[in-house]
Amino acid sequence: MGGAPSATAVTTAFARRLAQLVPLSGEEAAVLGELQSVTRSVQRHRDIITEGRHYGSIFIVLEGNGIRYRILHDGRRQIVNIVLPGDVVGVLGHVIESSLYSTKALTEMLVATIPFPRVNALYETHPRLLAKIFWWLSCETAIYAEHLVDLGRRTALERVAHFLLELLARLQSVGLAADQSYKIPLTQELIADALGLSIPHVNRVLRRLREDQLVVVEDQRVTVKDLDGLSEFADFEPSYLTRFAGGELLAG
Amino acid sequence: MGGAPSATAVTTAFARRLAQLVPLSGEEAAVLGELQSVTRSVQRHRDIITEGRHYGSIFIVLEGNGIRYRILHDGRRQIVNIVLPGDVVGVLGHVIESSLYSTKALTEMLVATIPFPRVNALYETHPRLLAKIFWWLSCETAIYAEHLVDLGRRTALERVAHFLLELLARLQSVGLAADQSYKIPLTQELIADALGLSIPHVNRVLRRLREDQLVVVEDQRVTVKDLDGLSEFADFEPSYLTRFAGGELLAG
DNA sequence: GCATGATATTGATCTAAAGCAATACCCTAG
DNA sequence: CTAGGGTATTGCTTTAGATCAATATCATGC
Repeated sequence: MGGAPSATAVTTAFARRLAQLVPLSGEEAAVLGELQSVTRSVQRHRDIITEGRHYGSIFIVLEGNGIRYRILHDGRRQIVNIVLPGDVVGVLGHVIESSLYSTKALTEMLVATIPFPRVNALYETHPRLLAKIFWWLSCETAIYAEHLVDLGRRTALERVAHFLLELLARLQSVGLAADQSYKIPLTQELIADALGLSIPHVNRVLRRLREDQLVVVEDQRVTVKDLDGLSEFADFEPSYLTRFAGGELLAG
Repeated sequence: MGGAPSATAVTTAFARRLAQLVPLSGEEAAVLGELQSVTRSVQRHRDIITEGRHYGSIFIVLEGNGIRYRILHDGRRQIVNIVLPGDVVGVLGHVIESSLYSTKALTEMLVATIPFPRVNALYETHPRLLAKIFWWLSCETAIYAEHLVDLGRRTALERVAHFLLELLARLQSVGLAADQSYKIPLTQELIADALGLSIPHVNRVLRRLREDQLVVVEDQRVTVKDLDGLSEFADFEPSYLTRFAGGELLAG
Protein backbone atom coordinates (compact mmCIF):
# COMPACT_ATOMS: atom_id res chain seq x y z
CA MET A 1 0.00 0.00 0.00
CA GLY A 2 1.03 3.62 0.21
CA GLY A 3 4.48 4.56 1.30
CA ALA A 4 4.97 6.48 4.51
CA PRO A 5 6.86 9.46 3.08
CA SER A 6 4.23 10.25 0.52
CA ALA A 7 1.41 9.97 3.02
CA THR A 8 3.15 12.17 5.51
CA ALA A 9 3.91 14.78 2.94
CA VAL A 10 0.37 15.09 1.76
CA THR A 11 -1.35 14.63 5.07
CA THR A 12 -0.97 18.33 4.90
CA ALA A 13 -3.90 18.71 2.53
CA PHE A 14 -6.51 17.72 5.08
CA ALA A 15 -4.63 18.98 8.13
CA ARG A 16 -3.86 22.23 6.43
CA ARG A 17 -7.48 22.93 5.72
CA LEU A 18 -8.47 21.99 9.22
CA ALA A 19 -5.75 24.25 10.56
CA GLN A 20 -7.13 27.13 8.50
CA LEU A 21 -10.33 26.70 10.39
CA VAL A 22 -8.88 26.42 13.85
CA PRO A 23 -5.44 26.00 15.36
CA LEU A 24 -4.40 22.43 16.00
CA SER A 25 -2.27 21.49 18.92
CA GLY A 26 0.92 19.60 18.22
CA GLU A 27 -0.61 16.49 19.63
CA GLU A 28 -3.72 16.85 17.53
CA ALA A 29 -1.62 17.25 14.43
CA ALA A 30 0.23 14.12 15.37
CA VAL A 31 -2.98 12.17 15.90
CA LEU A 32 -4.24 13.43 12.59
CA GLY A 33 -1.07 12.25 10.90
CA GLU A 34 -1.35 8.91 12.58
CA LEU A 35 -4.96 8.53 11.47
CA GLN A 36 -3.89 8.96 7.90
CA SER A 37 -1.11 6.45 8.08
CA VAL A 38 -2.99 3.58 6.50
CA THR A 39 -3.22 4.41 2.85
CA ARG A 40 -4.44 2.79 -0.29
CA SER A 41 -3.85 3.77 -3.84
CA VAL A 42 -6.66 3.77 -6.36
CA GLN A 43 -6.11 3.39 -10.06
CA ARG A 44 -7.44 5.86 -12.56
CA HIS A 45 -11.11 5.22 -13.39
CA ARG A 46 -11.56 2.89 -10.47
CA ASP A 47 -14.26 3.42 -7.89
CA ILE A 48 -13.36 4.29 -4.35
CA ILE A 49 -16.99 3.95 -3.45
CA THR A 50 -19.62 2.22 -5.53
CA GLU A 51 -23.27 3.15 -5.28
CA GLY A 52 -25.29 0.58 -3.41
CA ARG A 53 -22.40 -0.88 -1.47
CA HIS A 54 -21.67 -0.49 2.20
CA TYR A 55 -18.34 0.59 3.63
CA GLY A 56 -16.76 0.55 7.02
CA SER A 57 -14.36 3.44 6.64
CA ILE A 58 -14.07 7.01 5.67
CA PHE A 59 -11.45 7.96 3.12
CA ILE A 60 -9.33 11.05 3.21
CA VAL A 61 -7.92 12.01 -0.14
CA LEU A 62 -4.18 12.56 0.00
CA GLU A 63 -3.39 12.80 -3.68
CA GLY A 64 -5.25 12.85 -6.94
CA ASN A 65 -8.70 13.88 -8.12
CA GLY A 66 -11.99 12.11 -8.36
CA ILE A 67 -15.68 12.65 -8.90
CA ARG A 68 -18.73 11.85 -6.86
CA TYR A 69 -21.64 11.06 -9.13
CA ARG A 70 -24.86 9.27 -9.77
CA ILE A 71 -26.03 7.57 -12.93
CA LEU A 72 -29.78 7.75 -13.51
CA HIS A 73 -31.66 4.77 -14.81
CA ASP A 74 -31.61 6.10 -18.35
CA GLY A 75 -27.91 6.76 -18.37
CA ARG A 76 -27.83 10.47 -17.58
CA ARG A 77 -25.03 11.22 -15.19
CA GLN A 78 -24.81 13.96 -12.62
CA ILE A 79 -21.53 14.70 -10.95
CA VAL A 80 -22.32 16.13 -7.54
CA ASN A 81 -18.80 17.04 -6.54
CA ILE A 82 -15.24 17.07 -7.69
CA VAL A 83 -13.10 15.34 -5.11
CA LEU A 84 -9.77 17.00 -4.38
CA PRO A 85 -6.90 16.34 -1.98
CA GLY A 86 -7.97 17.09 1.55
CA ASP A 87 -11.55 16.04 0.90
CA VAL A 88 -13.16 13.29 2.87
CA VAL A 89 -15.42 10.77 1.21
CA GLY A 90 -17.64 8.10 2.65
CA VAL A 91 -18.87 10.04 5.65
CA LEU A 92 -22.47 9.19 4.98
CA GLY A 93 -21.52 5.55 4.90
CA HIS A 94 -21.52 5.61 8.64
CA VAL A 95 -25.14 6.58 8.74
CA ILE A 96 -26.75 5.30 5.59
CA GLU A 97 -26.90 1.67 4.82
CA SER A 98 -25.82 1.72 1.23
CA SER A 99 -23.93 4.38 -0.58
CA LEU A 100 -26.04 6.73 -2.64
CA TYR A 101 -23.30 7.92 -4.93
CA SER A 102 -20.22 6.46 -6.47
CA THR A 103 -16.85 8.07 -6.13
CA LYS A 104 -14.40 7.39 -8.89
CA ALA A 105 -10.76 8.26 -9.41
CA LEU A 106 -10.05 10.66 -12.25
CA THR A 107 -6.33 10.26 -11.77
CA GLU A 108 -4.45 7.75 -9.76
CA MET A 109 -5.29 8.58 -6.17
CA LEU A 110 -3.83 7.98 -2.77
CA VAL A 111 -6.37 7.82 0.02
CA ALA A 112 -6.08 7.27 3.74
CA THR A 113 -8.52 4.68 5.03
CA ILE A 114 -9.93 5.23 8.49
CA PRO A 115 -12.32 2.64 9.85
CA PHE A 116 -15.35 4.10 11.60
CA PRO A 117 -14.40 2.57 14.94
CA ARG A 118 -11.14 4.47 14.82
CA VAL A 119 -12.99 7.68 14.19
CA ASN A 120 -15.40 6.97 16.98
CA ALA A 121 -12.57 6.10 19.32
CA LEU A 122 -11.65 9.75 19.16
CA TYR A 123 -14.55 10.65 21.44
CA GLU A 124 -12.71 9.04 24.23
CA THR A 125 -9.22 10.13 23.40
CA HIS A 126 -9.53 13.44 21.55
CA PRO A 127 -13.07 14.72 21.61
CA ARG A 128 -11.96 18.23 20.73
CA LEU A 129 -10.22 17.09 17.62
CA LEU A 130 -13.22 15.06 16.59
CA ALA A 131 -15.46 18.05 17.05
CA LYS A 132 -13.17 20.17 14.92
CA ILE A 133 -13.30 17.58 12.21
CA PHE A 134 -17.05 17.43 12.35
CA TRP A 135 -17.48 21.17 12.22
CA TRP A 136 -15.18 21.21 9.28
CA LEU A 137 -17.10 18.52 7.46
CA SER A 138 -20.26 20.53 7.86
CA CYS A 139 -18.69 23.11 5.57
CA GLU A 140 -19.06 20.77 2.66
CA THR A 141 -22.71 21.72 2.66
CA ALA A 142 -21.68 25.19 1.55
CA ILE A 143 -20.08 23.80 -1.57
CA TYR A 144 -23.18 21.85 -2.41
CA ALA A 145 -25.43 24.82 -1.79
CA GLU A 146 -23.29 26.94 -4.05
CA HIS A 147 -23.57 24.32 -6.77
CA LEU A 148 -27.31 24.46 -6.36
CA VAL A 149 -27.26 28.17 -7.06
CA ASP A 150 -25.12 27.43 -10.10
CA LEU A 151 -27.47 24.86 -11.53
CA GLY A 152 -30.66 26.60 -10.59
CA ARG A 153 -30.08 30.19 -11.44
CA ARG A 154 -26.92 30.76 -13.44
CA THR A 155 -26.48 30.68 -17.19
CA ALA A 156 -24.17 28.15 -18.78
CA LEU A 157 -21.44 30.74 -19.13
CA GLU A 158 -21.67 31.85 -15.52
CA ARG A 159 -21.82 28.27 -14.39
CA VAL A 160 -18.67 27.19 -16.11
CA ALA A 161 -16.86 30.31 -14.96
CA HIS A 162 -17.98 29.83 -11.38
CA PHE A 163 -17.07 26.18 -11.44
CA LEU A 164 -13.55 26.79 -12.67
CA LEU A 165 -13.04 29.51 -10.10
CA GLU A 166 -14.25 27.32 -7.30
CA LEU A 167 -11.78 24.64 -8.26
CA LEU A 168 -9.03 27.24 -8.30
CA ALA A 169 -9.92 28.44 -4.83
CA ARG A 170 -10.22 24.94 -3.43
CA LEU A 171 -6.90 23.87 -4.88
CA GLN A 172 -5.23 27.04 -3.68
CA SER A 173 -6.41 26.32 -0.17
CA VAL A 174 -4.40 23.12 -0.19
CA GLY A 175 -1.44 24.63 -1.99
CA LEU A 176 -2.06 22.88 -5.27
CA ALA A 177 -2.67 25.83 -7.52
CA ALA A 178 0.15 28.09 -8.53
CA ASP A 179 -1.27 31.62 -8.68
CA GLN A 180 -3.80 31.39 -11.45
CA SER A 181 -3.47 27.93 -12.82
CA TYR A 182 -4.01 24.32 -11.87
CA LYS A 183 -3.69 20.91 -13.29
CA ILE A 184 -6.73 18.69 -13.40
CA PRO A 185 -7.89 16.15 -15.96
CA LEU A 186 -11.20 17.76 -16.80
CA THR A 187 -12.78 16.71 -20.03
CA GLN A 188 -15.64 18.61 -21.54
CA GLU A 189 -17.82 15.64 -20.77
CA LEU A 190 -16.97 15.93 -17.08
CA ILE A 191 -17.73 19.61 -17.01
CA ALA A 192 -21.00 18.93 -18.78
CA ASP A 193 -22.02 16.29 -16.28
CA ALA A 194 -21.03 18.43 -13.34
CA LEU A 195 -22.96 21.44 -14.57
CA GLY A 196 -25.98 19.88 -16.19
CA LEU A 197 -25.00 20.88 -19.71
CA SER A 198 -24.44 19.09 -23.00
CA ILE A 199 -20.95 18.46 -24.28
CA PRO A 200 -21.22 20.63 -27.39
CA HIS A 201 -22.51 23.48 -25.35
CA VAL A 202 -19.64 23.21 -22.91
CA ASN A 203 -17.33 23.35 -25.87
CA ARG A 204 -18.90 26.57 -27.11
CA VAL A 205 -18.87 28.10 -23.67
CA LEU A 206 -15.20 27.30 -23.21
CA ARG A 207 -14.41 28.79 -26.57
CA ARG A 208 -16.23 31.93 -25.58
CA LEU A 209 -14.39 32.19 -22.29
CA ARG A 210 -11.13 31.64 -24.10
CA GLU A 211 -11.88 34.26 -26.75
CA ASP A 212 -12.78 36.73 -24.06
CA GLN A 213 -9.39 36.14 -22.49
CA LEU A 214 -10.96 35.03 -19.23
CA VAL A 215 -9.89 31.44 -18.78
CA VAL A 216 -8.37 28.66 -20.82
CA VAL A 217 -8.94 24.94 -20.35
CA GLU A 218 -6.59 22.78 -22.33
CA ASP A 219 -4.68 19.61 -21.97
CA GLN A 220 -5.10 18.83 -18.35
CA ARG A 221 -4.77 22.33 -17.17
CA VAL A 222 -6.98 25.30 -16.33
CA THR A 223 -5.42 28.74 -16.57
CA VAL A 224 -7.27 31.78 -15.39
CA LYS A 225 -6.22 34.71 -17.52
CA ASP A 226 -8.24 37.42 -15.88
CA LEU A 227 -9.16 36.62 -12.32
CA ASP A 228 -11.02 39.81 -11.59
CA GLY A 229 -12.92 39.80 -14.84
CA LEU A 230 -13.88 36.19 -14.47
CA SER A 231 -14.86 36.55 -10.83
CA GLU A 232 -17.06 39.48 -11.56
CA PHE A 233 -18.63 37.81 -14.50
CA ALA A 234 -19.32 34.65 -12.53
CA ASP A 235 -20.45 36.54 -9.46
CA PHE A 236 -17.87 34.47 -7.61
CA GLU A 237 -17.45 35.16 -3.96
CA PRO A 238 -15.08 32.69 -2.37
CA SER A 239 -16.02 33.31 1.22
CA TYR A 240 -17.84 30.00 1.38
CA LEU A 241 -14.51 28.33 0.89
CA THR A 242 -12.20 30.51 2.87
CA ARG A 243 -13.76 32.91 5.29
CA PHE A 244 -13.74 31.21 8.64
CA ALA A 245 -14.82 32.54 11.97
CA GLY A 246 -11.51 31.58 13.50
CA GLY A 247 -10.84 30.76 17.07
CA GLU A 248 -14.37 30.46 18.23
CA LEU A 249 -14.22 26.72 17.98
CA LEU A 250 -11.79 26.68 20.82
CA ALA A 251 -14.30 28.17 23.17
CA GLY A 252 -15.68 25.67 25.64
CA MET B 1 -40.86 33.28 24.41
CA GLY B 2 -42.07 29.78 23.61
CA GLY B 3 -44.18 27.92 26.07
CA ALA B 4 -42.85 24.77 27.64
CA PRO B 5 -45.66 22.41 26.65
CA SER B 6 -45.43 23.24 22.99
CA ALA B 7 -41.66 22.91 22.93
CA THR B 8 -41.73 19.61 24.71
CA ALA B 9 -44.36 18.23 22.42
CA VAL B 10 -42.47 19.06 19.27
CA THR B 11 -39.00 18.34 20.51
CA THR B 12 -40.00 15.05 19.06
CA ALA B 13 -39.33 16.22 15.52
CA PHE B 14 -35.58 16.44 15.94
CA ALA B 15 -35.28 13.73 18.55
CA ARG B 16 -37.47 11.42 16.55
CA ARG B 17 -35.30 11.69 13.52
CA LEU B 18 -32.19 11.20 15.55
CA ALA B 19 -33.74 8.18 17.17
CA GLN B 20 -34.49 6.71 13.76
CA LEU B 21 -30.81 6.82 13.13
CA VAL B 22 -29.66 5.35 16.40
CA PRO B 23 -31.22 4.52 19.74
CA LEU B 24 -31.02 7.26 22.32
CA SER B 25 -30.64 6.51 25.97
CA GLY B 26 -33.17 7.98 28.35
CA GLU B 27 -30.62 10.40 29.60
CA GLU B 28 -29.67 11.48 26.13
CA ALA B 29 -33.28 12.09 25.29
CA ALA B 30 -33.56 14.19 28.40
CA VAL B 31 -30.49 16.22 27.53
CA LEU B 32 -31.84 16.70 24.04
CA GLY B 33 -35.10 17.95 25.48
CA GLU B 34 -33.28 20.27 27.80
CA LEU B 35 -31.19 21.66 24.95
CA GLN B 36 -34.34 22.62 23.13
CA SER B 37 -35.92 24.33 26.08
CA VAL B 38 -35.05 27.86 25.09
CA THR B 39 -37.31 28.72 22.22
CA ARG B 40 -38.12 31.66 20.12
CA SER B 41 -40.97 32.20 17.78
CA VAL B 42 -40.46 33.74 14.38
CA GLN B 43 -43.16 35.54 12.47
CA ARG B 44 -44.13 34.61 8.97
CA HIS B 45 -41.79 36.16 6.38
CA ARG B 46 -39.21 37.07 8.98
CA ASP B 47 -35.61 35.94 8.70
CA ILE B 48 -34.21 33.52 11.20
CA ILE B 49 -30.82 34.05 9.63
CA THR B 50 -29.86 36.88 7.34
CA GLU B 51 -27.10 36.55 4.79
CA GLY B 52 -23.97 38.37 5.81
CA ARG B 53 -24.68 38.38 9.53
CA HIS B 54 -22.96 36.36 12.18
CA TYR B 55 -24.76 34.24 14.75
CA GLY B 56 -23.80 32.59 17.98
CA SER B 57 -26.31 29.78 18.02
CA ILE B 58 -27.74 26.96 16.06
CA PHE B 59 -31.50 26.78 15.68
CA ILE B 60 -33.55 23.64 15.77
CA VAL B 61 -36.89 23.96 14.08
CA LEU B 62 -39.70 22.80 16.31
CA GLU B 63 -42.69 24.01 14.34
CA GLY B 64 -43.37 25.66 11.03
CA ASN B 65 -41.66 25.81 7.65
CA GLY B 66 -39.03 28.03 6.16
CA ILE B 67 -36.70 28.38 3.24
CA ARG B 68 -32.96 28.72 2.98
CA TYR B 69 -32.08 30.87 0.00
CA ARG B 70 -29.74 33.28 -1.69
CA ILE B 71 -30.58 36.33 -3.77
CA LEU B 72 -28.16 37.00 -6.61
CA HIS B 73 -27.07 40.53 -7.38
CA ASP B 74 -29.57 40.84 -10.20
CA GLY B 75 -32.48 39.65 -8.14
CA ARG B 76 -32.63 36.03 -9.16
CA ARG B 77 -33.36 33.87 -6.16
CA GLN B 78 -32.36 30.30 -5.52
CA ILE B 79 -33.89 28.38 -2.66
CA VAL B 80 -31.37 25.80 -1.57
CA ASN B 81 -33.54 23.99 0.91
CA ILE B 82 -36.97 23.85 2.42
CA VAL B 83 -36.66 23.95 6.17
CA LEU B 84 -38.99 21.63 8.05
CA PRO B 85 -39.54 20.73 11.69
CA GLY B 86 -36.61 18.75 13.00
CA ASP B 87 -34.14 20.54 10.75
CA VAL B 88 -31.22 22.41 12.17
CA VAL B 89 -30.16 25.74 10.73
CA GLY B 90 -27.14 27.86 11.40
CA VAL B 91 -24.62 25.05 11.73
CA LEU B 92 -22.19 26.69 9.36
CA GLY B 93 -22.35 29.81 11.45
CA HIS B 94 -19.99 28.15 13.84
CA VAL B 95 -17.35 27.86 11.21
CA ILE B 96 -17.92 30.58 8.68
CA GLU B 97 -17.71 34.18 9.64
CA SER B 98 -20.80 35.50 7.98
CA SER B 99 -23.81 33.57 6.89
CA LEU B 100 -23.92 32.68 3.23
CA TYR B 101 -27.64 32.15 2.98
CA SER B 102 -30.70 33.61 4.55
CA THR B 103 -33.29 31.49 6.24
CA LYS B 104 -36.79 32.84 6.30
CA ALA B 105 -40.02 31.70 7.89
CA LEU B 106 -42.74 30.65 5.48
CA THR B 107 -45.18 30.18 8.31
CA GLU B 108 -44.91 31.26 11.87
CA MET B 109 -42.15 29.14 13.31
CA LEU B 110 -41.00 27.99 16.68
CA VAL B 111 -37.28 27.36 16.95
CA ALA B 112 -35.04 26.25 19.77
CA THR B 113 -31.96 28.41 20.16
CA ILE B 114 -28.79 26.68 21.27
CA PRO B 115 -25.68 28.80 21.74
CA PHE B 116 -22.53 27.24 20.33
CA PRO B 117 -20.88 27.03 23.72
CA ARG B 118 -23.73 24.87 24.92
CA VAL B 119 -23.27 22.58 21.97
CA ASN B 120 -19.57 22.42 22.54
CA ALA B 121 -20.06 21.73 26.23
CA LEU B 122 -21.46 18.40 25.16
CA TYR B 123 -17.96 17.10 24.40
CA GLU B 124 -17.34 17.04 28.06
CA THR B 125 -20.68 15.86 29.28
CA HIS B 126 -22.17 13.76 26.49
CA PRO B 127 -19.67 13.16 23.73
CA ARG B 128 -21.65 10.23 22.37
CA LEU B 129 -24.74 12.29 21.96
CA LEU B 130 -22.79 15.01 20.25
CA ALA B 131 -21.29 12.52 17.87
CA LYS B 132 -24.71 11.16 17.05
CA ILE B 133 -25.93 14.65 16.31
CA PHE B 134 -22.97 15.34 14.08
CA TRP B 135 -23.33 12.13 12.13
CA TRP B 136 -26.95 12.95 11.68
CA LEU B 137 -26.20 16.43 10.42
CA SER B 138 -23.88 15.00 7.84
CA CYS B 139 -26.94 13.42 6.25
CA GLU B 140 -28.13 16.79 5.12
CA THR B 141 -25.53 16.55 2.41
CA ALA B 142 -27.57 13.78 0.88
CA ILE B 143 -30.55 16.06 0.46
CA TYR B 144 -28.40 18.67 -1.22
CA ALA B 145 -26.80 16.15 -3.49
CA GLU B 146 -30.18 14.86 -4.51
CA HIS B 147 -31.29 18.39 -5.36
CA LEU B 148 -28.21 18.69 -7.51
CA VAL B 149 -29.30 15.69 -9.50
CA ASP B 150 -32.72 17.28 -9.79
CA LEU B 151 -31.45 20.55 -11.12
CA GLY B 152 -28.72 19.12 -13.26
CA ARG B 153 -30.29 16.19 -14.97
CA ARG B 154 -34.03 16.05 -14.51
CA THR B 155 -36.72 17.64 -16.62
CA ALA B 156 -39.06 20.19 -15.08
CA LEU B 157 -41.77 17.58 -14.71
CA GLU B 158 -39.48 15.10 -13.00
CA ARG B 159 -38.06 17.83 -10.84
CA VAL B 160 -41.37 18.99 -9.49
CA ALA B 161 -42.51 15.44 -8.93
CA HIS B 162 -39.31 14.53 -7.13
CA PHE B 163 -39.43 17.65 -5.05
CA LEU B 164 -42.98 17.05 -3.87
CA LEU B 165 -42.18 13.45 -3.04
CA GLU B 166 -39.12 14.42 -1.07
CA LEU B 167 -41.17 16.79 1.03
CA LEU B 168 -43.69 14.05 1.63
CA ALA B 169 -41.01 11.65 2.79
CA ARG B 170 -39.33 14.23 5.00
CA LEU B 171 -42.58 15.24 6.63
CA GLN B 172 -43.60 11.63 7.11
CA SER B 173 -40.37 10.99 8.95
CA VAL B 174 -41.40 13.51 11.57
CA GLY B 175 -45.00 12.45 11.64
CA LEU B 176 -46.35 15.50 9.87
CA ALA B 177 -47.78 13.91 6.76
CA ALA B 178 -50.91 11.86 6.94
CA ASP B 179 -50.49 9.03 4.46
CA GLN B 180 -50.32 10.82 1.15
CA SER B 181 -50.86 14.42 1.94
CA TYR B 182 -49.28 17.31 3.76
CA LYS B 183 -49.88 20.91 4.50
CA ILE B 184 -47.29 23.43 3.43
CA PRO B 185 -47.64 26.98 2.12
CA LEU B 186 -45.92 26.42 -1.20
CA THR B 187 -46.61 29.00 -3.84
CA GLN B 188 -45.70 28.42 -7.45
CA GLU B 189 -43.09 31.10 -7.05
CA LEU B 190 -41.43 29.15 -4.24
CA ILE B 191 -41.43 25.96 -6.27
CA ALA B 192 -39.95 27.86 -9.19
CA ASP B 193 -37.18 29.33 -7.09
CA ALA B 194 -36.40 26.00 -5.48
CA LEU B 195 -36.21 24.16 -8.78
CA GLY B 196 -34.71 26.74 -11.08
CA LEU B 197 -37.85 27.19 -13.14
CA SER B 198 -40.08 30.09 -14.10
CA ILE B 199 -43.43 30.60 -12.47
CA PRO B 200 -45.57 30.05 -15.59
CA HIS B 201 -43.74 26.86 -16.30
CA VAL B 202 -44.32 25.58 -12.79
CA ASN B 203 -47.97 26.34 -13.31
CA ARG B 204 -48.11 24.25 -16.47
CA VAL B 205 -46.17 21.42 -14.89
CA LEU B 206 -48.51 21.34 -11.93
CA ARG B 207 -51.50 21.30 -14.22
CA ARG B 208 -50.00 18.41 -16.08
CA LEU B 209 -49.32 16.46 -12.90
CA ARG B 210 -52.85 17.18 -11.76
CA GLU B 211 -54.39 16.10 -15.06
CA ASP B 212 -52.41 12.92 -14.96
CA GLN B 213 -53.86 12.22 -11.54
CA LEU B 214 -50.45 12.06 -9.97
CA VAL B 215 -50.38 14.89 -7.47
CA VAL B 216 -52.38 17.98 -6.65
CA VAL B 217 -51.04 21.18 -5.13
CA GLU B 218 -53.73 23.55 -3.99
CA ASP B 219 -54.46 25.89 -1.18
CA GLN B 220 -51.68 25.13 1.20
CA ARG B 221 -51.75 21.45 0.69
CA VAL B 222 -50.03 18.83 -1.42
CA THR B 223 -51.92 15.62 -2.06
CA VAL B 224 -50.25 12.72 -3.77
CA LYS B 225 -52.90 10.84 -5.73
CA ASP B 226 -50.76 8.07 -7.10
CA LEU B 227 -47.68 7.43 -5.04
CA ASP B 228 -46.34 4.57 -7.11
CA GLY B 229 -46.95 6.27 -10.39
CA LEU B 230 -45.41 9.49 -9.24
CA SER B 231 -42.41 7.78 -7.66
CA GLU B 232 -41.70 5.84 -10.76
CA PHE B 233 -42.10 8.85 -12.95
CA ALA B 234 -39.80 10.95 -10.76
CA ASP B 235 -37.32 8.13 -10.30
CA PHE B 236 -37.77 8.76 -6.60
CA GLU B 237 -35.89 6.53 -4.25
CA PRO B 238 -36.27 7.67 -0.67
CA SER B 239 -33.38 5.74 0.79
CA TYR B 240 -31.37 8.92 1.13
CA LEU B 241 -33.91 10.06 3.65
CA THR B 242 -34.76 6.89 5.46
CA ARG B 243 -32.41 4.00 5.05
CA PHE B 244 -30.04 4.08 7.93
CA ALA B 245 -27.33 1.68 8.85
CA GLY B 246 -28.71 1.33 12.34
CA GLY B 247 -26.86 0.50 15.45
CA GLU B 248 -23.38 0.82 14.10
CA LEU B 249 -23.03 4.26 15.61
CA LEU B 250 -23.05 2.67 19.01
CA ALA B 251 -19.88 0.79 18.30
CA GLY B 252 -16.90 2.19 20.12
C1' DG C 1 2.29 2.41 -40.74
C1' DC C 2 -2.54 1.87 -39.59
C1' DA C 3 -6.59 0.93 -36.73
C1' DT C 4 -8.97 2.23 -32.63
C1' DG C 5 -11.01 4.82 -29.09
C1' DA C 6 -11.33 8.91 -26.54
C1' DT C 7 -11.88 13.66 -26.90
C1' DA C 8 -12.75 18.09 -29.14
C1' DT C 9 -14.91 20.99 -32.54
C1' DT C 10 -18.40 22.72 -35.55
C1' DG C 11 -22.78 23.12 -37.86
C1' DA C 12 -27.79 22.43 -38.46
C1' DT C 13 -32.01 21.62 -36.34
C1' DC C 14 -35.21 21.25 -32.56
C1' DT C 15 -37.40 21.97 -28.11
C1' DA C 16 -38.02 22.78 -23.27
C1' DA C 17 -38.50 26.31 -20.82
C1' DA C 18 -37.90 31.46 -20.33
C1' DG C 19 -39.80 35.90 -20.92
C1' DC C 20 -43.45 38.87 -21.54
C1' DA C 21 -48.07 40.22 -21.01
C1' DA C 22 -52.79 40.03 -20.02
C1' DT C 23 -56.33 38.33 -17.27
C1' DA C 24 -58.48 36.02 -13.44
C1' DC C 25 -58.96 34.95 -8.78
C1' DC C 26 -58.52 35.34 -4.47
C1' DC C 27 -58.15 37.47 0.39
C1' DT C 28 -57.81 41.23 3.38
C1' DA C 29 -58.38 45.90 4.80
C1' DG C 30 -60.44 50.09 4.70
C1' DC D 1 -68.70 47.31 -1.26
C1' DT D 2 -64.41 48.36 -3.16
C1' DA D 3 -59.59 48.78 -3.74
C1' DG D 4 -55.33 46.52 -3.81
C1' DG D 5 -51.68 43.09 -3.22
C1' DG D 6 -50.55 38.48 -3.74
C1' DT D 7 -51.17 34.46 -6.41
C1' DA D 8 -52.66 31.61 -10.32
C1' DT D 9 -53.62 30.85 -15.11
C1' DT D 10 -53.18 31.18 -20.01
C1' DG D 11 -51.41 32.59 -24.59
C1' DC D 12 -47.79 34.17 -27.53
C1' DT D 13 -42.99 34.87 -28.71
C1' DT D 14 -38.28 34.11 -27.99
C1' DT D 15 -34.12 31.83 -26.70
C1' DA D 16 -30.70 29.10 -24.35
C1' DG D 17 -29.26 25.12 -24.70
C1' DA D 18 -30.25 20.10 -26.24
C1' DT D 19 -29.94 16.89 -29.79
C1' DC D 20 -28.18 14.92 -33.84
C1' DA D 21 -24.54 14.40 -36.90
C1' DA D 22 -20.26 14.95 -39.10
C1' DT D 23 -15.50 15.80 -38.84
C1' DA D 24 -11.10 16.65 -36.64
C1' DT D 25 -7.48 15.69 -33.43
C1' DC D 26 -4.72 13.02 -30.70
C1' DA D 27 -2.83 9.16 -28.28
C1' DT D 28 -2.41 4.31 -27.99
C1' DG D 29 -1.30 -0.21 -29.16
C1' DC D 30 -0.48 -3.52 -32.64
